[in-house]
Amino acid sequence: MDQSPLLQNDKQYLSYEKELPENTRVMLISAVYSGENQKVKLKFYDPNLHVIYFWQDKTNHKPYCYTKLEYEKRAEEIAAVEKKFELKRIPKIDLLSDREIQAIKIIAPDPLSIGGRGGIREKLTVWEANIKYHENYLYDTRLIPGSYYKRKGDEIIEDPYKMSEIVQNALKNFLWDKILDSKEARNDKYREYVREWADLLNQPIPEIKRLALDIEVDSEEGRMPVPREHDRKVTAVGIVSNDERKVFLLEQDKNPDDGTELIPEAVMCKTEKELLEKTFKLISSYNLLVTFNGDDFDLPYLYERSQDPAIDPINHTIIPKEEIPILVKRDTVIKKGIQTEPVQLRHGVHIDLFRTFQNRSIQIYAFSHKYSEYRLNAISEALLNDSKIEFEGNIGDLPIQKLAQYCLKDTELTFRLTRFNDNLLLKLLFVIARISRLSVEDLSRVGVNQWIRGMLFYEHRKINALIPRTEELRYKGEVSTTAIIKEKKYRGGLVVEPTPGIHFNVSVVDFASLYPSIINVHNLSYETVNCPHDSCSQDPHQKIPDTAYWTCKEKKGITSLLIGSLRDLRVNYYKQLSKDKTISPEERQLYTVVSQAIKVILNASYGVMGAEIFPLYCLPVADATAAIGRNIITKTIDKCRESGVEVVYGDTDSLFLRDPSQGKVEEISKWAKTNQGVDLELDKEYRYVVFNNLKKNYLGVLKDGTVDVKGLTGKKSHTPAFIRKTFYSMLDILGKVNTEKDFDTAREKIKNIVRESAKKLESDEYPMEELSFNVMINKSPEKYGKKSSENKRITSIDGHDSINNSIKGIPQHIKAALLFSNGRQAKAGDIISYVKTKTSEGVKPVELATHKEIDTEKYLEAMESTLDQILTALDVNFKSIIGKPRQSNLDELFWSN
DNA sequence: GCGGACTGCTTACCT
DNA sequence: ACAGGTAAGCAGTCCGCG
Repeated sequence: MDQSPLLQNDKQYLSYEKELPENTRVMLISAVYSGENQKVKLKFYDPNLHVIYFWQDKTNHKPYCYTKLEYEKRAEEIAAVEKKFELKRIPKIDLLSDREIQAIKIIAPDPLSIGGRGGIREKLTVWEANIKYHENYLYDTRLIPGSYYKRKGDEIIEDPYKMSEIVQNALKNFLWDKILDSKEARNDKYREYVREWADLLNQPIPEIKRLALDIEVDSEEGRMPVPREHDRKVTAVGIVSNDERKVFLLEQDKNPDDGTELIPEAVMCKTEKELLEKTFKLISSYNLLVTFNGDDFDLPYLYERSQDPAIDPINHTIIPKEEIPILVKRDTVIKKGIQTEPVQLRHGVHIDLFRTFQNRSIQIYAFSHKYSEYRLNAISEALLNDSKIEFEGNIGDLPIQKLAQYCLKDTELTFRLTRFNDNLLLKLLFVIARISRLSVEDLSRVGVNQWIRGMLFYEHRKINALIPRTEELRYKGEVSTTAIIKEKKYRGGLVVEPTPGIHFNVSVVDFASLYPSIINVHNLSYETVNCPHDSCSQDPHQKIPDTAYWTCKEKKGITSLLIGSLRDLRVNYYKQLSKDKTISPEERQLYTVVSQAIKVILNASYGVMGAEIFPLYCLPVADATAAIGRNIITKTIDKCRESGVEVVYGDTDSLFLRDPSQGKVEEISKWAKTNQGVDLELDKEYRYVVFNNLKKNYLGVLKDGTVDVKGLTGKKSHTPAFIRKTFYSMLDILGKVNTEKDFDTAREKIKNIVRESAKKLESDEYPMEELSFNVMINKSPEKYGKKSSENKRITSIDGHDSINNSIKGIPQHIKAALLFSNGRQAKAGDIISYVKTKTSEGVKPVELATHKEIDTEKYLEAMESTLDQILTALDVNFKSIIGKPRQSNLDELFWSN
């Protein structure tokens, strides 16, 4: 067979890959499938020498999937024609029926024979055919990304660091305590799982040297350069790493190398080819590359451009593929209508921060929602308190000094984002890799459902269980509850009606990771809810309250075991270790990160069960979890009442107790543990809490004077800054209130603040920006103004089906966005800043409006509704404070007549 | 033909 | 593309009314 030039080039490049030496401790960082050799290639990182080693699979592992006996005949027919398939009967555990079955393993020479076009997946009902081959390989070989290994001959064997004695003892103690107080822990399996997690998660995380990269491309007004077209010059490449800072600049006629003062980091390149070659060389010398949107722009652009003879104006040569550290995978994907080539680094790992920061779990749990937009500038401002360099006009028209500074700044911001909070992001990613069994490369690009998928799929393989097909999980039963919100599938958490008023000495108690605890204690898993055993379905003790479900008592479910062991480890082990002063600060920090990573996984573990995209989606599990949660909180409220403790509020897993007398919290907590099997902890103590009649809306002052606000409009990000600031100065006053009496002086101070603010508004003293409402648009602007269920068939009263596509109203922030001038287009994810005006649209983008146009009346209304949420608690209201009664239009009419 | 009650849509928040 | 529950503001429709 002829070898294509590409193949030869690739082989040639292979010789630059360093092969994994024997007996060296290395961390597995990723696995990729190499189509040329039809083998998996593993990448390992040497934490001492900071190099990446390669290892190509030497076992005889092959792609495969399964089918069941009922389809055996058909499978044999196919195999008779397509000789590449090999069939084998293999015993497998079928968790849904709790039986051992004979499965037929269909072995193929390459992954495409399974899942490609015309593959077996299209011809037969098969199991486990939607798993990427490199994932399959890792599951079967038990190799876990983020773990340490060494090579012995052709074998890769585990090579973990030894746990310190303190940490080991802490684990023993934890297990011992567990055995004393819970029956699960007496189970050998549970102890085995806890130990395995700890062995895995206590491994140190090396700091990997990394390089951030950002490129600038000459571009015209209003047209973004596209990698596929690669028709514009690469004019600058910024490089920032642990020990380098550079910006490669293209010398052009408009900016000749005439000795102009440039920043010291600048390196001039005569041609684009030279610029690209220098860039590629640097990329190759690092193991971890970080970009912002490099997946869809920087890397494919660099690659495409390197293959364009225009980069060498004299000889018209391109850069040979083997000198390029970027690998373009053959299959192109269509994303948002744009065709992009998926790119991969040949030898190292590439993290695209744009994608990683978009992950909701990362945004919320790793960065506590500090950023809300996914642009480099927005994230940098939120996390680093630094921003991009601003400029006017076209990037192509920037003088070279400015271009250099701009490009370097972007690169530096990208780099610094990975350093934020002591390299939190990277550390977290490596811990999540261990839990999810996914490489950092993979997991930084996918949602949390895939993380949990990885963890559970691995587990199935480990216990030789067949992974069910999604349809099989639908037969687990109908949902048992009705949601409060229509369009939702089942009922969720319970919210207790707040008792309006000001309550002093309120203790807040909450259940420590309630849903994971429920999954653990009540043995919830897709195979244990409505399990096949009569002994369970007939046992009233196994019935889940307020539902038609029962749960299994014969066997512990896999989700329950995994989530349960992780939860207990976090609550009873890692949280303690992270505070243990007898261990080193570095180690403590690792445990803090581990605890955070587990939290992310736990928080999502319940949600994914009710999410269609999750491959093990099982509504009864999610439904049952929430139902038990409501039952537990309701019973606990009853217990509080019996003990004479007043519950003034509660939401899902928390209760607000009004001035509980000595020992009551302990009493209730103990009751919850014995009767419900869950940990009820004292979360915080408020000096006082203010409730109106609204749920998820309150204000509390902690014993130390810290003010906690939840849900109030003044806190919301869309509220104009001047109102928000006024709101927060009112809170400052309230933070200083200690007793009932203090409210009198506080009230007067607050009235002054409000009066002052209203006066400033009416005399146009607030700058325009402070008046803007800031609202995010969540879909592309064209999609507004239509019924969401456009063209959905609606059966009208007379029984006729009609097509309903009537135009609906356009929201204010979209109206404002449509008024943008000079071709500025709003897109999904942008925050629109607009002010309310007296113009016909009623709104205007803030930068286009003047004070004259401001609709002050509307702003007074906004102030009123926002501030009254606090004022009413003080027995005052906005209208009375600003003196003159606000006149309605009718009043005005009346008076003028 | 007008105004209040109501519904639906959208966003931001809470657990 | 993890879940459901709650609030607020706006846009549009329904419905009653000599």
